[in-house]
Amino acid sequence: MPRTSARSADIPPNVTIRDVAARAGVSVATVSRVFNQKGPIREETVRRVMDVAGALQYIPHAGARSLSTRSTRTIGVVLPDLHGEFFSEVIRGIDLAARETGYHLLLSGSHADRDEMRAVVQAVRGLIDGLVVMSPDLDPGALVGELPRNIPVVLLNAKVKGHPCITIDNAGGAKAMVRHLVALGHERIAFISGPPHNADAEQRRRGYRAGLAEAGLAPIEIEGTFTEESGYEAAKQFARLSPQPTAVFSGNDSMAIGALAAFNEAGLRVPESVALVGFDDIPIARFLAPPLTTVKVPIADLGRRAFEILIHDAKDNGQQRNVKLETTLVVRRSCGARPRRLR
Amino acid sequence: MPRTSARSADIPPNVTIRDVAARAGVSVATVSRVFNQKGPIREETVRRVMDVAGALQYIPHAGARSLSTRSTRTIGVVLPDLHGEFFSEVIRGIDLAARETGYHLLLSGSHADRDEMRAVVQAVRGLIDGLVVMSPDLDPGALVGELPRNIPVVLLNAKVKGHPCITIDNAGGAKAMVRHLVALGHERIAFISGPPHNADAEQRRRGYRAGLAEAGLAPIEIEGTFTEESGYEAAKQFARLSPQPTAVFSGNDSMAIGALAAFNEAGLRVPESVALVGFDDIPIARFLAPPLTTVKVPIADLGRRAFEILIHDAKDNGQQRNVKLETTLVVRRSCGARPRRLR
DNA sequence: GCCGTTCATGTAACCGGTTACAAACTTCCG
DNA sequence: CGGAAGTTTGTAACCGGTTACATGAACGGC
Repeated sequence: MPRTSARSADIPPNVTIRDVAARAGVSVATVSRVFNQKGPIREETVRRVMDVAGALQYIPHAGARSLSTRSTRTIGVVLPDLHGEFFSEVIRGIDLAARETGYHLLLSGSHADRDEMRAVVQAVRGLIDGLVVMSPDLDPGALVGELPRNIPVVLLNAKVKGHPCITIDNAGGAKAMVRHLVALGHERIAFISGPPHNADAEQRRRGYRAGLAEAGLAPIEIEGTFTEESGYEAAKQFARLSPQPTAVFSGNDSMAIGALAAFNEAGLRVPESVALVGFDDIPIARFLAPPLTTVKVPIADLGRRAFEILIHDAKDNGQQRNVKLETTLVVRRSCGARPRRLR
Repeated sequence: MPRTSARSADIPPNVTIRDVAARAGVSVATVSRVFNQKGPIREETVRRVMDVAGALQYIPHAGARSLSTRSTRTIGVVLPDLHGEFFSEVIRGIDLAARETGYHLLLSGSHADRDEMRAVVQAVRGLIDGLVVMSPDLDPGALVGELPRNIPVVLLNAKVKGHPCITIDNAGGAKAMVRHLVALGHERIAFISGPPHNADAEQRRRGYRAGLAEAGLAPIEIEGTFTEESGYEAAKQFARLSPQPTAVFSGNDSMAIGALAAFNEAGLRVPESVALVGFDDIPIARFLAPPLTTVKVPIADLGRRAFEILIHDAKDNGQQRNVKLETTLVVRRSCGARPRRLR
């Protein structure tokens, strides 16, 4: 007979703090103190309580605890869509930071419209101590009304006054990339933009245009949706253009992947026939063939910083600070700059 | 003066069910019934309560509710690591299914060892009604002791008796892929396996060997870790072999991506010089250059099914059922079978 | 021997919901 | 008109923790 299952049989279905107290011969207050390491307790008492708790497999009821402490040690994360490597990296960043501090993550993705968004935000209130919201497609002004006012909220990639926001230097990064392409001698630089009402997409496009203007070049743009699919379609169109662009700047890496597939199919070699660059530096970017030149966004940091500000904000409530994360140019082979070893 | 903030100012910090009851001139029981749509209530009473609740911006306290109902409508998801497209697809599958049923997701990733795993599982008890665990690297036998016994648990890609499990037909899929390569005339088919104690990796390798044995061929194996990086390294080694393998079967798509990068760097063209195939069919597989022939795993379904079984199991507790998901061969260009348009 | 401290622990109120049971009010029927 | 049956609502106990306050013991100084 396996020991564990035999033992589990005579444990009452729900072990409460009172069971532990009774069996250890102490009061519930003492057990609570032991578990929260509060107040002075005799060493021997601690040991006795812990022993009993272990034997009974006592686990404090999180709901009861949050009822009296008004804290759940859980933060909510609301993302637009869980597709792809970008979001999984953001989540990873938050998760890592949360775990270090003993927080949990309540995740919800795929919120197309405002109603859905509101429903989710409503539903998770009471379950969480704070909220990280990423909703680049929604108008920030409209967004603010939906957000809970009694818990701290941090926004990713959207600026709303009254809330701390974390943004990326999209325009700066895009401009730097254009400069790089110009320096390489390109004069027909095309751009695959992101979806129209997406804040990141808009800023990147602005940076692209600013960079071109600086060099006295004319923009060539096609609108995408940040998906591989849309990058594929856009590249097909560029391939048909005459004169063809000599360089294509994709608004994000996912679309660059799609574009790469399209160019290969069309018999255009990257970077010999056409240079291709992206934005984000998602993990696989360096493993593409050829490795993708792109603008590096500290994606995981984005999540980590969001979490940290949330926790900090919860403590000394008041000062809301906005953070703008810098981007860096990562030159690999897809822009034709100079052949180098992988990475 | 903005209306909302003006109004929110005179709302007490925490609106409870008693506040609503008092203001609506009913008892707390009635308010509770209205919110849970239980028992018969007069139409007019419902309206009055809802009006007051709306005006007060009342949100039920989730902790208090879970204290008396013993249910949180939240399920926990414990994954080995949040890296990459595979896991983000799994999460997406669970999230979608959960949202449809009004459940929430408590997510935790990156659990290297058993201690960490136990800590997390302990911490989330009381917060969740059920648990989805994916831990292919841990020995299933050792795992079972750590799992909570008072809530339903569903395992992904690991078989532990006493728990419902969802597995993939890894061996069958791998064997089918080998047969396909054999049919194309390949005789030196190499394999990049996954990490040694990973259940999926083992089964895929078994399928690979079985397929080779069937054709009377000898295995050529290098061990990887399911990362792009390790696929890259493995492919470098294969490229140095003489005679070179004519086909490389990667234990997952991520490693195939790495391998593709390595082959390109080594001047080996895929599929002309060497065929390359993967396993999983992650979303970007079809956008690689060349598009990757792979074994399709219904990844999002994996998550969805896990959730469904969890909920079902919670209801009519008792019959535990195991599900094995079928895989399908997806032939694209990387195996050299027949050129076709993208997708 | 008395008192002020400090340390360790116990008692009981409270957090905000749910729900069994009771109660009040209708309606209907003989 | 009395009472059975049905409908709607209220009262209060309970879920399982935390913690303010009270208590009691031990100790040191006078």
